[in-house]
Amino acid sequence: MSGQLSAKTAMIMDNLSKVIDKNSPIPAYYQVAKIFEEGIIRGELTPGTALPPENTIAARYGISRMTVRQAIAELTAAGLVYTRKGRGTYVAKPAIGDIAFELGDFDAGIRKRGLGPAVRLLQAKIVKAGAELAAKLSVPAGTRCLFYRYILSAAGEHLAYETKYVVYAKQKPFLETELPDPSLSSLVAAYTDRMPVTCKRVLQAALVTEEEARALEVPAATPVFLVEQTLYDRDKKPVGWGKSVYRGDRCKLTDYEGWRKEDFNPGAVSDEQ
Amino acid sequence: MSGQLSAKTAMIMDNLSKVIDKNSPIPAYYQVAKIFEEGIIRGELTPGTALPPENTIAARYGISRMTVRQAIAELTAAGLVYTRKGRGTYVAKPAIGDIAFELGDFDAGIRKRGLGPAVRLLQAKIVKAGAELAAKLSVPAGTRCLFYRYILSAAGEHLAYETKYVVYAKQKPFLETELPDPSLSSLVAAYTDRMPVTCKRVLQAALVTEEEARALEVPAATPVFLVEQTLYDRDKKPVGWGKSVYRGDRCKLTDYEGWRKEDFNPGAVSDEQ
DNA sequence: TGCGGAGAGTTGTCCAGACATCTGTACAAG
DNA sequence: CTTGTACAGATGTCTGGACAACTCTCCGCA
Repeated sequence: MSGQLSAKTAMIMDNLSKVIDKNSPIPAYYQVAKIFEEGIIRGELTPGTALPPENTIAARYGISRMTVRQAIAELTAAGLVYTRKGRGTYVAKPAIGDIAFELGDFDAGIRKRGLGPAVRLLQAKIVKAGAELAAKLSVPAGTRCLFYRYILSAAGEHLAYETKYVVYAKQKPFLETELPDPSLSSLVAAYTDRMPVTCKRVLQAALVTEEEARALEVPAATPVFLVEQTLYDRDKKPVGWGKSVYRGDRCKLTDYEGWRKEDFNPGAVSDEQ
Repeated sequence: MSGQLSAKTAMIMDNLSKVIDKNSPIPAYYQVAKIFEEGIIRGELTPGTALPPENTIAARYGISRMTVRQAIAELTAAGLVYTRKGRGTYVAKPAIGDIAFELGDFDAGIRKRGLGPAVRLLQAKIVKAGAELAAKLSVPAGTRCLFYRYILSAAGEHLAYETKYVVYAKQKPFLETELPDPSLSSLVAAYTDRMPVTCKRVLQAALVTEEEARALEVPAATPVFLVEQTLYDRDKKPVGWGKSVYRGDRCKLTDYEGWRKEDFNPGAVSDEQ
């Protein structure tokens, strides 16, 4: 794997066979960043995959290496890739997930007992956005959206009750029976052509309502988190919205402000593939 | 203010009269970034102040403009400065504050009624760090730390009960009677020589304990946020730690993950001074 | 008085290299 | 088998320019 490009790298460069419009008002580094961003969104560049070396990219698009580096810096700042000195640039794991999967204590405790979190789907259908939802997602009212509602549980206890909406952009069939990863980030990636990179959450501490108490099978006075979550793409357009209720006596939320993603989610330290 | 440097700018350049060691293994751009970072921490560069133009900085330290731009990019990523095309680079407002000051609904409602938040100091003293606190702050046990405990209230209601620790580095007198801004970020800036840029928070939803219920004067079954907050400087060293209790029926927490600070805190759009 | 253009100042983008530093492999020496 | 050296390949740092785009002020002209 030295003198010549590997078959895989060649394929990547082939799939990304686009050209940079040097007369465009859009900067070259931004065009390059967009090309790789789309490759990541499409799934052609999976987490852990190595990008071509900077010199190769520069030669491929007919731009200087410094410009390529600026593009990579953009992607790094967005958390889409990370670089390793002397080794290369790699696609990062998506870091924005669901709060449910950041529950430190709970998660560790569950995994020790070998009990993965279980998902029970209550509803999944396509709905037309009402005024409120349309406003939250910045789309016209009536836009078709995916609607999910389910319960997360582990170790025999119900832990969370979640409702989620995603603009239904892709013509991708969805099966009600399977729900491998219900995180909002995954749903967005699966059903739209956008990649969420930022996230806004509004939290409240409250007591369960009667309906929630029945669904979660907890006493009436249980404290819970109410979490409203909106995901945005790199251009700050909303791409998904969800509202969740988490048991306060079983869940902790950890919030890292201003941290680079690789600092607490060292995505793919392993080799490429 | 055209042909010659203003008196203020000249003073700034004078105060920052350091040299770049080109033989040091520390990169030049990092040295420059540190110089301005320290200027900001010391308060010589206050929010809204314009940095010297890139060409001026480059000439001052004998490095190329691109290297200066890399230093500014570092400071921008850390949220310490922001740039305006065609105008200049400006010192940003510190964005990491206390959760208490991000309580959207509450804050807006209070201000409408013209009632600013009130702070009642319960305790303020210097303590020697025990094993637990020393571990949280990554300092040897016995290190002298500032200890604060107070209650935040507004509109006649007690809203939060906060406890904070800061490593006592500066030889700065502290007055028990005055507590203008009790945010952890401000305390760190006032009593240490470090600038917090990242923050980790662990949240829980719970019911008030008896002690907290008495302090906040709320019923026994009130839901509350338990928030543990650790502030770190740019090198990921902890510089402050605090634990807070917020009334869940009066507070909302908003969390912006992956957003640049200027996106939701447009620091000082006004002119320099 | 009001408007528009010129121009200076500043940041944004881009180039074509140069050398430093780090990683992993291959191979020889012990 | 272990250690050290050499080397290729990759990212990190840095230079010294060039031109573009944007902001603001000032001045002349209607």
